[in-house]
Amino acid sequence: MLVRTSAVCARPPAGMLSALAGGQIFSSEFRYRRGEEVFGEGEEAQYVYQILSGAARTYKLLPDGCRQINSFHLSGDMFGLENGASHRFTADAVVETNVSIMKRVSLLDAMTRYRTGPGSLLSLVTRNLVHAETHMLLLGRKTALEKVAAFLLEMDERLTHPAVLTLPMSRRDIADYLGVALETVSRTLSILKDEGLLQFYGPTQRRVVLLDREGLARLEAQG
Amino acid sequence: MLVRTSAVCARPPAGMLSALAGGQIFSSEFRYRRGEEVFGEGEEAQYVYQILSGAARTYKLLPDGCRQINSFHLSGDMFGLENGASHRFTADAVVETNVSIMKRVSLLDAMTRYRTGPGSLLSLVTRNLVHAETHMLLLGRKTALEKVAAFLLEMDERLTHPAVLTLPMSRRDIADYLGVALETVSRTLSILKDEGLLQFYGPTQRRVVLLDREGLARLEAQG
DNA sequence: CGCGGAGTTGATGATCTTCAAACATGGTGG
DNA sequence: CCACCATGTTTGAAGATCATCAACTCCGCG
Repeated sequence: MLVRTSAVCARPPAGMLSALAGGQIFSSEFRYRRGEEVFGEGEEAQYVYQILSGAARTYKLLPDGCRQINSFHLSGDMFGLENGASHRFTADAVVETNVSIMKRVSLLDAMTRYRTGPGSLLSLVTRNLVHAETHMLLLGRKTALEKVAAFLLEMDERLTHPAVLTLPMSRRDIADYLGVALETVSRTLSILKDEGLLQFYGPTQRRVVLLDREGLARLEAQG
Repeated sequence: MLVRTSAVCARPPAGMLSALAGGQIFSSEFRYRRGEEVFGEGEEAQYVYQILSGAARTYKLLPDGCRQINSFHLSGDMFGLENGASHRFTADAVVETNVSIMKRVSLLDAMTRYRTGPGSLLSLVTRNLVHAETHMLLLGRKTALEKVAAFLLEMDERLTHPAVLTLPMSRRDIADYLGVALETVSRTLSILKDEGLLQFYGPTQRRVVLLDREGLARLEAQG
């Protein structure tokens, strides 16, 4: 594994994590191969992570092996920061991923200087909570079509509406995020393609062009 | 509506809310009739609530009228405290309910004296997050049987394992909490009764005796 | 007593899952 | 550079689960 250690400078290259700390905090860069575990559920939460490139997923497993992905973490996202001492999820890399790592205690210490701002720990936890609540509504009360439309719009927004949406995750990942079978995701995407709401770009099926965002939004809102 | 205003004394009658503030904070008692709205989604989050008796539910609605209940709030529970300025849910009373109300700003102000403790705002938000994450797993990856078993065990635990579990909420409420149809809840409860895992107590169907908690736990964990 | 809300139960059908097969893709090694 | 293999994706068919529609029962209350 490639490891580079560096003192974060005042103008950080990739933002939030070190910006939160107001600079002057040591962090390391770390690389994970696709599928590699970043941390496991129940492990001590010693480090905090920020995606520099690539993507990670955090999830829980049921005894029968069923997986529920709670969220995807894309470039710039921070994850693994817990209030308690241990991780409530497993996290691993969706694709080859570079992360910036720093010690939890250093970050928390630095954060106490910014208790109330948008970069505070409380704001981070609240953002996670808002996401979780929105996702509960999706999981509990939406059809497969609505779920997939919502997923596409979420990714589109988080990647700031690119012309071509490049999804780092597989159909299985999407399925485990939306609480449906992977075949259902595939079928639903085909339907959306046939209806002219999207098209695939290039040879791979992971590059998507959203042709009708308003149409998708209508689908998402109501069956 | 009945309203009584009182200064909270150093030994508060019903606990957390005023205990958090370390006493010396003014709160009022308020009564809601069953079904009455406590606050609406998007409204300004001016007050914080604690259940003295009864129960409340917080939920979101889809455009088509579908409801997803995020959580039930039972005696002693606090709810309605937001990090942002507005409520992300609607809340209403499940049954006739008495709550203790205090101003959000007073509480937040008082809380700053207990920034890191288990009574801090951060801990509250984190507890909500943990609940939401657990519920996401339930909504996304569990069968109706597993959902109902999980619900019964959750209520059993939160009411500290009473001999007779008195559910304040209707079958429809349970259904909207678990993301299934109300008929499915009813059917599933009948199955659990026929299998000898529970029985109803008295004339009403809202009093449940859990005859085999371990059996329910096995059902919850895996299909 | 009768009315209304809540709950149960049955029948039917839609949606989604599962099983299975075919096809595509991307990487690897000859 | 191409063949080959593992992995990922699509598509089809069959079946399970759950939702919906509907009828009926039960309980509480005026």
